[in-house]
Amino acid sequence: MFSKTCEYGIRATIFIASQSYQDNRVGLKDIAEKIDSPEAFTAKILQILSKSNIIHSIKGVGGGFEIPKEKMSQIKLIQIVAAIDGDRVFTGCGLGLSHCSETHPCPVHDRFKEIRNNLANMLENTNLEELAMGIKSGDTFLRY
Amino acid sequence: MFSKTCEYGIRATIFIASQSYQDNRVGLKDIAEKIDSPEAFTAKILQILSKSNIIHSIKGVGGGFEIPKEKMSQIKLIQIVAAIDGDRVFTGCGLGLSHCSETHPCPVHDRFKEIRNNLANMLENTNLEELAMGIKSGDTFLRY
DNA sequence: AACCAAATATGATTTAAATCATGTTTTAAA
DNA sequence: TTTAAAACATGATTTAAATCATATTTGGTT
Ligand code: FES
Ligand code: FES
Repeated sequence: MFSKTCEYGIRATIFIASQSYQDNRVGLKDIAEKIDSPEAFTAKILQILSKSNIIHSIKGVGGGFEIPKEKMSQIKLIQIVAAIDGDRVFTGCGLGLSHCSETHPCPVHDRFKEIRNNLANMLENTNLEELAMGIKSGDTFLRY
Repeated sequence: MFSKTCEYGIRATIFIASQSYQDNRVGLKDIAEKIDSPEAFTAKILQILSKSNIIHSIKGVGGGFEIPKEKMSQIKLIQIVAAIDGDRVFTGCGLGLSHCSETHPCPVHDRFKEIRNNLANMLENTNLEELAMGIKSGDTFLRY
């Protein structure tokens, strides 16, 4: 469904949010451990997220990553996915035709479009704040 | 969403079905051309489908691949996907946790499960015959 | 100013998926 | 019974994603 890069990216972002919620800035090492991801790889992903203005990074001693509390409810999952995997998930053909089209549809186009739209809607309507809450309350998990 | 192997596999199966519908047995070369896939790669995929009893193969001169007309409406998309990609699409965690679970859910579990179930239902309820019809009538396409 | 802890940048390596190549077996027809 | 056209089997190569490694920049602290 999503690339591993994207999966890690989402998990990292949720973790940062859950910590920022209680004004806790977090560093790479901590993030990688808490979401069970390879550290160096995670570093790259965090940079993408940072450039996409999804997370905020602070360099130097005492630096780390954070997300302003006010922004959390505005950041939707779809932004993370789009920043990392692009829009192929929402616009790509289910059977791999070079582009999905109404006028030149593949055999599963109509059926697949629905699923794809459901997914897009879900990602558009899910914000970071709700997801971070689940972590904070211990109802949901970011590793294993 | 699906692997390329699986995409080609579905396209190949639909093409074979559309031809078998008019009692036309088809060979590898023809299949690869009509679905715009690499020939040698397609050969491997056809063997998987053959061993999975999704398509029937006939060796030797005049041989090729076919699907008995009576079986077409019984073959569901999900069988093809399961044979090639396994069940990861239906059972895997959306955020890449090693296994999806109700008791140890990731933050998007509930939301993602719905999408995944929709997809599974679609694949379970779509049979080869309907898909082959679209090709025959020229309403849908298997390449470009 | 010197130092250190952090993010950032860039490139190398590994791994898995996709693709290619070649030889073997089967079977109808000549 | 030879031949040729087909599927079948297996291994090699290529490509892209994932992972690792290393050097650089930034910014607070001493
Ligand atoms: S053309 Fe295949 S999903 Fe639209
Ligand atoms: S645990 Fe992630 S989707 Fe179920």
